[in-house]
Amino acid sequence: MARGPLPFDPIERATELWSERIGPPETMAAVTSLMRVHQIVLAAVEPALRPLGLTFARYEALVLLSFSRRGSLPMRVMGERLQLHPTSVTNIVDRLEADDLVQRAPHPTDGRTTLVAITETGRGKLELATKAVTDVDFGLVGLTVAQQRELTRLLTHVRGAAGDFG
Amino acid sequence: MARGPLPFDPIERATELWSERIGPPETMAAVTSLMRVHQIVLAAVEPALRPLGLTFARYEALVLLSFSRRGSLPMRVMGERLQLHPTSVTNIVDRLEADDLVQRAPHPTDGRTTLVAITETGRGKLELATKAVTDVDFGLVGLTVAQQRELTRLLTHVRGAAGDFG
DNA sequence: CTGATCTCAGTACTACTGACATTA
DNA sequence: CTAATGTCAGTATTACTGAGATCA
Repeated sequence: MARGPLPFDPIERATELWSERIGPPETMAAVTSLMRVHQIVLAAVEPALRPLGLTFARYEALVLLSFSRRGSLPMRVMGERLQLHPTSVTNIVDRLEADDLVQRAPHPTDGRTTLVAITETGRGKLELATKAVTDVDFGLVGLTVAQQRELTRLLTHVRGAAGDFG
Repeated sequence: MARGPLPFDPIERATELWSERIGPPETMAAVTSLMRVHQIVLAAVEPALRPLGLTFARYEALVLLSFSRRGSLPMRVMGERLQLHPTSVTNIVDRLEADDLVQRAPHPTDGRTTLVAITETGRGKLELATKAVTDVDFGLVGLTVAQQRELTRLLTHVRGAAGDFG
């Protein structure tokens, strides 16, 4: 990544030029801001998790498993919930399993399905990781709780319109 | 990526469980929503740009150059504005130059600096690319213009607090 | 000499395609 | 036989580290 703050807001400047030369700038401004905040969040969260040997994607997988009723889910369901490509699920579970944070097991009745279960080691690591990411506020600084709720509300509109759920 | 819509909102469910077991869920909910909308935007924009041989990162670089006064910027400044690692700038400019969309030139007075200029071919490609991404609304569906502005406003708070500008 | 700019080699991570084995 | 599930090999993209060349 690159260095310190600019003396002006580059997205604001781009918004003006886009408006003059191209058209309504609102969507571009929102998307550009979104991409940048995504970078900010990752820049805070990834270093917080690195000492634990986790990436954010692997952390999300552990959270998902820990929130499941039996502590285990089929690979396919993990991909569905986390919106991951099947081969990415394989990759992420491979790495988690290599660190003994999850364990693969055959499905009791469906021989095609592989269940992934979080281990006790995994639950311990998850607790440390959750402390690490909440200690840096997930990188989402500068917002009140009410503003965080409003942000979630707006993003949920997008997810709904994009067919994420419902 | 994975398939169709879930019958419920997985982030809403995660919010409830996080609240019961871990603590205030607002930040987690906002960040998880953000990561997901980031996926949605890329899932719309990347396929729109692929026929043109562009990624979103390369598209952003072209926009930046086209908005500059002389149509050219030093590599370092590109990295600063786009928040890219120096080696990522090298990589992206390499690819754009291979397609004759930009051209490297030595800086007239500072021998360390390399200027990157958008070519006429680059401007033509950029026009097509802008039409492609705006035709799919950058993937940011389901929001009114007022909501897009509100989203930008909230994200700008985060960028400011993270030291992006100012 | 110090510091800035850029490049190169190599690694890590995730996304994706296509092919394939296994099983419902 | 058809469809679903998961894996493997290989490719693409970007982020990052460390080293090094060039120049102010």
